[in-house]
Amino acid sequence: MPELPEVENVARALQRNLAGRRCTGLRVRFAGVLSQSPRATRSALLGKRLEDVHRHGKYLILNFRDEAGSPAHLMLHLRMTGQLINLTDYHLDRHVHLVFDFDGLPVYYRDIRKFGRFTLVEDGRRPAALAHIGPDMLEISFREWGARVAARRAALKAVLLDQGVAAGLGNIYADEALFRARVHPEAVPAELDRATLQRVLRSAKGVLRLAIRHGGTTLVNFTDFNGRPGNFRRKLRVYGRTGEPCRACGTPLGRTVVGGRSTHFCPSCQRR
DNA sequence: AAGATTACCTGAAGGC
DNA sequence: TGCCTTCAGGTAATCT
Repeated sequence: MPELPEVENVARALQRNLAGRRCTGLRVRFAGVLSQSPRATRSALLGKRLEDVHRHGKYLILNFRDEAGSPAHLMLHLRMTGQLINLTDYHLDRHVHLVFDFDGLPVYYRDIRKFGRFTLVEDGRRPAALAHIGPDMLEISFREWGARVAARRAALKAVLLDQGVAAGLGNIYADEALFRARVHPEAVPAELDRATLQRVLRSAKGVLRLAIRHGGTTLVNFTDFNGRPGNFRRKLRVYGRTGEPCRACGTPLGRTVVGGRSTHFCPSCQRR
């Protein structure tokens, strides 16, 4: 599932492979992934050059500009199963909803569950549509994060997943961050001391940076012609390892539900 | 007002 | 084999 590290890798691949190219075509096979009409989306993008790609949390914003200096900003969220694919010999299947053309280079949007969304916005950095989203998890300072979290009484994991507090952490990396910080997912932020909260934020940033370096956990790859998946899966210490021994202490890992999400943890390393 | 629940979708996996 | 249920999880909308 695309979380911050996967989205960051998509952003870098888009930047590397498409920046400087003009959007010269957009075929819409399923209009449900567009917030605006296909006609409006095409008219905003066609003929404009991709200048840069900005990421905020799990959102991407593609910034375009035409020769006359007129801009366009396309925001997208891959949600659960969205993929951007940049293979020249790609074989279309029924899950490919958009086909962009960048000066002859095809870019496919594939999304099995159709949760992803492309939205034209009016600003390339902080559009109004993201006003309720907090600072990016990799950029937020402890001063700010700590202040936002200090009074919360919901389970810590639920607060980590709350994109209004800080944006980018999803279910997989929330579990990994809590394990690395040795804090129980149901701990109450308001009851934790400063050092523990600092450890949680540091662990969250650490696991995100590590996953970015390993290409993420999803299979989105722009440069690679065989669509090689990210290889962070091997590095996961708790997610999806229920019943298997903790890599730190050997205790069988537990699974519970926090904030409606499946939650993996070590009952011995992560005490309440 | 924060916290909890549901809707949105499809495919995989498990039970019978 | 095939039908049915459950689960997966990001976000917005809707409830309490």
